[in-house]
Amino acid sequence: MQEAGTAEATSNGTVKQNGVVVEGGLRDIRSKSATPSSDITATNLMTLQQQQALQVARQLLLKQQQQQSGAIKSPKNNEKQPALQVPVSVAMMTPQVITPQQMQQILQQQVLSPQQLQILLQQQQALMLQQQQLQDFYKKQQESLQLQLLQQQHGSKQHSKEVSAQQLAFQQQLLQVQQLQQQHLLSLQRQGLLSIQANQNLPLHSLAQGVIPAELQQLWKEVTGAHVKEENSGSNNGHRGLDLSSASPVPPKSSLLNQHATTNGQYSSHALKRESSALDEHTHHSHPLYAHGVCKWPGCEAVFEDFHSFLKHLNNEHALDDRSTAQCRVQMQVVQQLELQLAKDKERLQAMMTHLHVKSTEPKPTPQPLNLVSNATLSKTAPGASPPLSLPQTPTTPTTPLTPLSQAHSVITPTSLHSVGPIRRRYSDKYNMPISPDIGQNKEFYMNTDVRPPFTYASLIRQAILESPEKQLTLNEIYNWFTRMFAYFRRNAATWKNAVRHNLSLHKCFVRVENVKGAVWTVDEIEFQKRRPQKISGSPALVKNIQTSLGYGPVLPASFQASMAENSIPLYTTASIGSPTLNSLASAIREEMNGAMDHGNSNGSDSSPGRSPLSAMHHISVKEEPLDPEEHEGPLSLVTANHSPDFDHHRDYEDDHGNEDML
DNA sequence: GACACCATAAACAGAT
DNA sequence: AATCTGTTTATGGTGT
Repeated sequence: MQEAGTAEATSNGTVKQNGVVVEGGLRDIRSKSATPSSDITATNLMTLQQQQALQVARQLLLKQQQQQSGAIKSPKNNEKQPALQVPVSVAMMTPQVITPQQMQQILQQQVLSPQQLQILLQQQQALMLQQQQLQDFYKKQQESLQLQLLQQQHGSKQHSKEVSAQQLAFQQQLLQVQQLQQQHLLSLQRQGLLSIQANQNLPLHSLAQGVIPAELQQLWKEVTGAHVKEENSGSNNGHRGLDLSSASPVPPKSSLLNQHATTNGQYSSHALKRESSALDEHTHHSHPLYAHGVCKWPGCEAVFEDFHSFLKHLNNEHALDDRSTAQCRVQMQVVQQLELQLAKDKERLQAMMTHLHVKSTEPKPTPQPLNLVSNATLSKTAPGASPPLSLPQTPTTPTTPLTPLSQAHSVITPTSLHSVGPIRRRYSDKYNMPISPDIGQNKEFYMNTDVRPPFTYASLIRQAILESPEKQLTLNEIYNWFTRMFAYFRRNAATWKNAVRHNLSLHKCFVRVENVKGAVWTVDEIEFQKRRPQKISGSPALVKNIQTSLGYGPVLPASFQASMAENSIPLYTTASIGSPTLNSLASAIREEMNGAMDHGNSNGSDSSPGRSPLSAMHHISVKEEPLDPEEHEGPLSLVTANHSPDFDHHRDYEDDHGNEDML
């Protein structure tokens, strides 16, 4: 929500001046209060018990929904959402589907890529379906329960059995939904939609929360409590026979709080083994289902004075019957889910470790870049991919080696063999959000959707120019590119065209070149990639290192640098050749690399490999002479291409307006 | 709070 | 004269 707020605020000016309508105010949609379904007046304890269980189930589901949607909409405020007593009816009737307004909002915030949104929508819809089914099930169950209660006022064994069957079915259903939600949750996490907080959870914790949270355990007890306790009362604790409708402050409850093995008795067979085995050496007999004097059978938690009582209980109460079988099935599902999750997390961990290790050590080509290139998703940072335009570096992404030196030579444009300057980006993270895994799709998306692209004018202009065959465009052609590529720029022309002109003039990286047919604009890649070393200003050496070719600058001869740049090109060129969307791909690659360098800059430590072959591919113009000695080191500024160097548009104020001492 | 970056608006001038 | 192109300044929002 924080982000939403800022994005909204940012666009407010736009709204005011452009007429761009940004849907706002989807805050706190969920936090409406309502009356809990407390109108249950059944006199029968059994009914109360069932109602209670149902309510708990609903609230549990609702909580999870809120957790999810809350994470999506306002990760930072997640913890602020109290576990509110939400109206059951409202909760069940209000599937957590993202409204068009919310979607628009999210889009405006550039939090999600279009693909992510699509997936999210689908998942939301699936979830909604499941919940509706569950809701129907609830209703049916309630109806039948009440019917039965009316017919069998005195509660017979048969009744118990039917209820039990229904409870089991309910448990199954609930578990399915739980799992579905967990998958959804995980999916969201994978897509980075959930807060870091959520991701910070240790795998087992998140699992426990997602699959078998304490609430579920509670629910389980509520649902199964009737007979279990009934049965227990018969065999062990007769004094608890009437303790059906209350929260039953019995020992099992309290034990539930202090042992993780207990809170998730269904998932923690390993933990149980460890825990119990350790303890058993001293006091208890060893049994996975017995710990701390409590039966660990899912939903049981009967307390026993000694192990033999437990064994007796186990044989009697958890013998092979329908209920036990069903519970066992459920437990199997739980375990499967956990194993699946564990495998996924292991995989992720492995990938993370590999990723970090490789990047932090060797600046050589990694499978990742290659992979990404082959997939046309060029993002070395995110597992996902990148948009066709300027891209993203994620804050967490170290710079990857982007200069494969051993690639075979291939198609290189005449203008391509040039230096690689330090890549510097000026975007805030907001503009560097990875927005899509598929370049083509993103392109389509922005072409057809009236959503503001998450890129600065400068990067867009640059993109437009670089996509052109000649790497140069007239102002009008730039305009056309904007309108062609982005639906968003098909209106409010006066505003954004002014902005384009403003940017062209303002930024040194855009060089106006007089042509036969007028003036065209080109990109000075070095200038574009420059960025004031804000975060590393305290370290001149570092700055220098960054500003020169990855530290090669001051050390290596120009020829070597050029060679490196040249050698680095083929990979990307080849990659782009293989892609149906040549230009986009190449551009994305370039952008991607820029992003990498950008990160390197901010990081200050790993800027090296990111040298941008891009600049080599597109470097067209360069200032006659460096205005800032520290910015142009050696050969890097010598690159010239297909334009005459006679221009005198030195716009020094690009780096910051403070530079402009024109007054 | 200072600073950097960006977007937007607008004034202005020269060219077409 | 109107429009386009380009430059410059001012202002405000946002993030660091």
